[in-house]
Order: sequence, then structure tokens, then C-alpha cells
Amino acid sequence: MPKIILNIEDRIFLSAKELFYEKGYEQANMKEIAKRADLAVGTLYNYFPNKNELYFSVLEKSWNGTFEKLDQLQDNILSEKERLRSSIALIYEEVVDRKCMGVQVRKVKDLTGNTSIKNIEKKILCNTKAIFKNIKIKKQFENDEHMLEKLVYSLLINLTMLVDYYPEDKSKNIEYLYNGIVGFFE
Amino acid sequence: MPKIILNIEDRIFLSAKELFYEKGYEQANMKEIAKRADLAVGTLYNYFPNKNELYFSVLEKSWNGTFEKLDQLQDNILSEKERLRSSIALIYEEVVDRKCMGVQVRKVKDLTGNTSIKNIEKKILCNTKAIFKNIKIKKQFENDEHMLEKLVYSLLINLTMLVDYYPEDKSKNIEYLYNGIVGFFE
Amino acid sequence: MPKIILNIEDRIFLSAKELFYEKGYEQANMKEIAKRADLAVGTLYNYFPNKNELYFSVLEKSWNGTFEKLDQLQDNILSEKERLRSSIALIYEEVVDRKCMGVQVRKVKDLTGNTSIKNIEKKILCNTKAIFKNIKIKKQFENDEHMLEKLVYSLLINLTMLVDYYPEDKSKNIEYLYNGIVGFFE
Amino acid sequence: MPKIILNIEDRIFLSAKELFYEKGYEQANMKEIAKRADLAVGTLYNYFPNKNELYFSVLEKSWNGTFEKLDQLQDNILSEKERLRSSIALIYEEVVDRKCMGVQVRKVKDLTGNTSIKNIEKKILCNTKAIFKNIKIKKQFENDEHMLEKLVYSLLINLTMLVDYYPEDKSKNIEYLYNGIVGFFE
DNA sequence: TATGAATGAGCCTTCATTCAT
DNA sequence: AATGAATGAAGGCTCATTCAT
Repeated sequence: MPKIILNIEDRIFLSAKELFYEKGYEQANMKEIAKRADLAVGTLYNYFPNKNELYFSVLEKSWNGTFEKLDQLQDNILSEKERLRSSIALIYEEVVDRKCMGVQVRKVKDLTGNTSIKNIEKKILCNTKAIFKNIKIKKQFENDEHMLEKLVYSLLINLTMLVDYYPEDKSKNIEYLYNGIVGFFE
Repeated sequence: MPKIILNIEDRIFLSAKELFYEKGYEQANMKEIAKRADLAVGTLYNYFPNKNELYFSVLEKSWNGTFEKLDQLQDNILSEKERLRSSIALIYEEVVDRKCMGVQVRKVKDLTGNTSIKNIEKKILCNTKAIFKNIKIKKQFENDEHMLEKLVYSLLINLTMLVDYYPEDKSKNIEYLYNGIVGFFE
Repeated sequence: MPKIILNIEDRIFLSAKELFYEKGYEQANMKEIAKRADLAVGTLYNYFPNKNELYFSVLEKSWNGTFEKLDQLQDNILSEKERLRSSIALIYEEVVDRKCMGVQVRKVKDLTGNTSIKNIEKKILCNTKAIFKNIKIKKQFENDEHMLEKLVYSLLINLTMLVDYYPEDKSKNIEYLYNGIVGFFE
Repeated sequence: MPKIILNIEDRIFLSAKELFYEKGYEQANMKEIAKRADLAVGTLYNYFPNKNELYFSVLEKSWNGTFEKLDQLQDNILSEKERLRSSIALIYEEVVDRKCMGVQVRKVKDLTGNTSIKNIEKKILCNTKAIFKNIKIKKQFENDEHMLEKLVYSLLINLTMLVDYYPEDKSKNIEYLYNGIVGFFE
């Protein structure tokens, strides 16, 4: 298989994604991101105005790819529960293979006055909620208006944790996630 | 009620706990920790060799308090499920009221070569596992040897997320956490 | 009136002059100079070896234009004092309308080891001195061998200051400058 | 004479004043200011929040010293013209000996939104104007409402120029400055 | 022992200059 | 000859840590 030569923006994207994923926002630094992308620091700034926006761009773009695949999946002719399981499996693989970045972004500095973070979260929330479409929540939880949101956040952070702590357990992890969710549905 | 005069170590502990909790490891800085403890920066270094170890000490001590209370709870004469619910409620209150610091510590710098983090995680794991004592896991999950660990981590990160995102929902949040777990038990 | 199409060198000259005049040497940057000249940065370097020499070239050329006009003025059949007043008025208008760059160039970086600055100053000095031709200095200042030079520098920096601080006061400013000088002549 | 050991603030003040004087705002850099003061960069920031405010503080303090001496001079029992000459001589010596910083501060970046510059200029203007107290302007200039201001600025920039270009000419320079001004008075 | 000013490595960012196209 | 993306040295500033008092 021929080695794919990435264009510069993709190289920055990949390098930044890896480093933000490995070290988190604070520990990752621009010099190292540039180095890993085999570029000079200045070049990063031709594509992104600063570290903060690079972070959010990477975060968003990294999720956008996942959302597209998720969208396609929702059109499949599967039972609701089967679709849910497949969706979880898909997100799981995305996080593992593409090192999708975390959801717990609240503690990251946001120089735009927290609008960037809020927007990204909203988007992630919105897109991931779709996997619960047509599934009915148990009566006892109907009075919790944030139920779906909680399930989304819960799914995502549990998934991140499992990938991080038990990287070998793929199928068991997916089963775990699925089971943690269906308990809330009829 | 007389104001309790805390000794210096406790003052550092409290101040550091608050700031690490509010701002996270990176954004919290030693000068501010000292200031809030009404001490000089140098004094911090008489009690803790550096910021990193201060962080881990605070993290550990902060959990130790919770573990003690958790221990006492396990001796109560309650049904297993009731004990579980109470335990979850207890941890929830600890995190909210006493500003217990997070579990997701993997991304924090660890100058000891990650031994500190590992140790603390092990301890948290071990102590929290106790809340599942005598509860039987569903057959279908018996082959997952890390099941209990996963439940612990899951409980703790979900709890942190709920406290962070839905601070007003206390009782619903506890119900959510409880339900997310019992689904794995018979 | 047809738009005059300037050649590249003139476009650079104009753009650079404007920006150096508006922002000073440090704050003006090559990218913006290129942009205003509707050129690529690289093109600037085909005409001038670096920012520093561009600056001095522009400075010199900018004064050359003024010197030519000044030269023509000296041939007029006017009384000495009238010629002096007209010369001052001419320089004043040059600085205002054509955004002639300043004289106080000593504090600007000079990569040539200050030879460029010295040369330009000498030239400005020499050419501006001409406006004092045939005018006799008062006895009491005859022993100051730099008298004429001082008058030139003084005229130029005062002029710059007046244009900068009191841009609305044109005729009063010229009167001020004239009066500041004639006091030294018989 | 014993070497005076300056306290840190004075060392910063002196070092910064020298460098700003020699190189101007842009060319002077914090590392070098620190080095010349035999201090670490961080120390500068314990005394001044940033380069910009350091500059303005130095500028202001540097003039304040001069103003005090100027004040004392105004009380002397001298004729108006003699007082004027002495005042000019005093300012001249200040600029030479103490490397008083320039007045032409307009082109310096002002992060406070130009309020700092405006305030300092106003102060310099106000204090230096005092040397013209009780001296009557010639009729022909009475209609120029900025006359005194212009004379102040003019005096100061001419002085700076003379010190810069003809450092050896002290007494002739003072004579030049005096003469350039009295021409505007009766 | 407590203090807090001094330290300086290290970070983000800018911008004059280069060079492959 | 013109282009403009890539380069990387250099600058301002922060903050964990030290150490003289």
C-alpha cells in the first residue's frame, strides 16, 4: 500500500490530534505539534490563528468525521436496539482508530469566551442523540428532562475511559456500554 | 460557633483542593494556593516537595476521607441494593460538598513516572469496589474479569460529569447513577 | 483622468512610504507593504534586499522629490527672506501632502552599521541648507560652526512635530517655523 | 566615593532608561534590560506588569525628577529672561546627564489605549510651560492659541536633537535654544 | 520555621526572509 | 520575474521552584 502523503493541513490536524489526545490541551505544545508534523512552528499559524483555535478545530473536525458515519448508519434497516448497538460500536472504533478526542472539554481554556466549547458540545450532543431515535425511555426516568443528554455524555466518557484503561477488551467494552444504556429504555 | 483554627498542612490541603477542583491541575498555581491558605509560597514547599506531589497528596487525602465514611456505611444493616444506593449517594455528596477531586487523572503530568497516578487509582479502585460487596453480577458479564473495576470507574466519571453539567439535579443524578449500575447485577 | 499605472518599483515605494509614515519603521511590516502594493512579499525582495534598505531607499527617494522642487524654488527672483518663507512652506506641504518621512532617523535600526543613516542625513542636510543661501547670520552666532546644520535639523523636526500635533494649523505653523529661524539672521 | 548600591527598582529604572534612551522602545528588549540591571527577566515583572508600562513609568519618573528641580528654579529672584535661560540650561543638563527620555512619544505603542501617553505628555507640557511664566508673547503670535505648547515641544525636541547630534557644544546649544525661543517674546 | 522576592526555563506568537514553483 | 507558503530566530510573559533573611 503506497504511503499517503498528506497535505500540510492534514499533517497539522493529525499531529495536533495525537498530541492533544495523548497529553491534553495544556501539556501539548505548539513546538512539538509542529515537529511531529515535520513543519516549522510558524507554519501552524498560517493555518490556525492560535493554539486554542487549533484545539477546537481539531476537536470539531475529529468529531465531524464520526458524525457522518453515524448518520449513514441511522438509515439502515435494523431494529432500534440493533441500530443502537451498531452505533456504539461505530463510535468505539472511531475513538480507538482515529484517536477521537474527548468530550470532557469544560476545563479547557476557551479564549473565545466559552462560545467555542459550548458550540462544539452542542453539536456533539445533538449528533449523538440521534442514536437514541425512536427508542422509548422507561417511565421512571421520563421526568428527567436531561435524560438523553446524560446518556450521551455518559456513553462518551465511559467509552473514553474503557478505551484508555482496557484497550484489549473491545467487544466486552462495547457490550458494557450497550448494557449501561439499554437499562434506561423499555 | 468558634472558628476552627487549622494547622498549616490542613490549610494548604483545603486551599489546594479547592483550587485544583475549580481550575484543574494546570490552571491552579502555587501563588494562589498559598494566598488562599494565607501563607507564603515558600511554606508550601516545606510541606510538599513540588506542585505535582502536592496535587497527588491532596487527591489521595481527599479520597481517604471519603473512603472512611464509605467504610462505616458498609457495616450498616441494609439490604445490598439499599447499601449500594446509599454508597452512591454518599460519594455524590462528597464530590459536591467537599469538592472531592476527579478520578480521570491519567492526563495529569506525573513527574514520578506515573507511579503516583497508578497508586492512587489502585487505591480508589480498591476502596470503591467495596460498595459492590455481596452483590452478584449477571451471568452474561461474568466472563469480563474487569467488570467491577469498570463499574467503579464508570460510576466515578459519570458522577463527576453529572455534578459538573447538571448540578441542580442531585436526586435525579443519584437515581441515574444507581440505575446505570444495577443493570449489571442480578 | 486615466488611472496612472505605476510600475512595480513605484508601487512598492508608495506603499512603503505610506506605511512607514503611518506606523513607523518597527510597526510597519513587509506583508502589509506588499499587500497595499498589490504584490507578493517575495516581490519586494526582488527590488530591495531587506526591510532596512527598503526603508532607507524610500526615505531617500522621498526626500529627493522634495529636493528637486526646492532647487527650482531657489532660482526664483525673490528677496532672500521671501525665498526662505516659500521654502519652508514648500517643505511643509511636502511633509503633509506627500507624507514625506521624518528626519529623526537615528533611532532606527541600521544594519549597514549606521552608514546608511549618516549618508541620508548628510544629503538632507546639504540640500536643505540651500534655503539659507545668501542669508547672513547674526554676529553673535558666527562662532558656532554648526549653526546652519542646527537650523536645518531644527526646522525639520519642528515641522514634523507641528504636522503631527497641530495638523489643522497650517499657516500658523509655517509662520512659527519661519519666525523660529529668522531670529538667527540679520 | 563609595559605589552606591541601588535597590532593585532603581536598577531596573536605570537600566530601562538607558536602553530605551539608546535604542528606543521597540529595539530595547526585556531580556537585555534585565541583564543590564543584573537581574532575571521575571524580576522585572515583579515591579512592572509589562514592557509598555515599564516604559511609561520610566518616562514619567525620569521627567518627574527634572520637574522638581525646575520648580525650585522658578522661585529664584531672577529676571524673567534670566530665569528662562537657567531653566533651559537645567533641562539641558538633565537630558545630558540623566539621559532623560524623549518627548516624541506619539509613535510608541500604548496598550492602555493611548491614555498613558496622553497623560504623560500633558504632564510634561504643563510642567515645562511654567518656565514661560510672566513672559509676554509678541503681538503677532497672540492669535495662536497653542503657542506655548508649541514652544515647549519645540524646546524639548530641539534640545534632544542638539544633545544627540552636537554633544560637545553644550553652551552654544543652550544659547541656540534660548535664542530660538526669545524671538517669540517681547 | 515562615517568608516572598528572585530566578530562568519554557511557552505562545510574530514576522523578516527564503525558495520551490 | 512574481508568488506566497514555509521557516525559525527572537520577543514578551508566566510560574514552579529556590534561598537569603
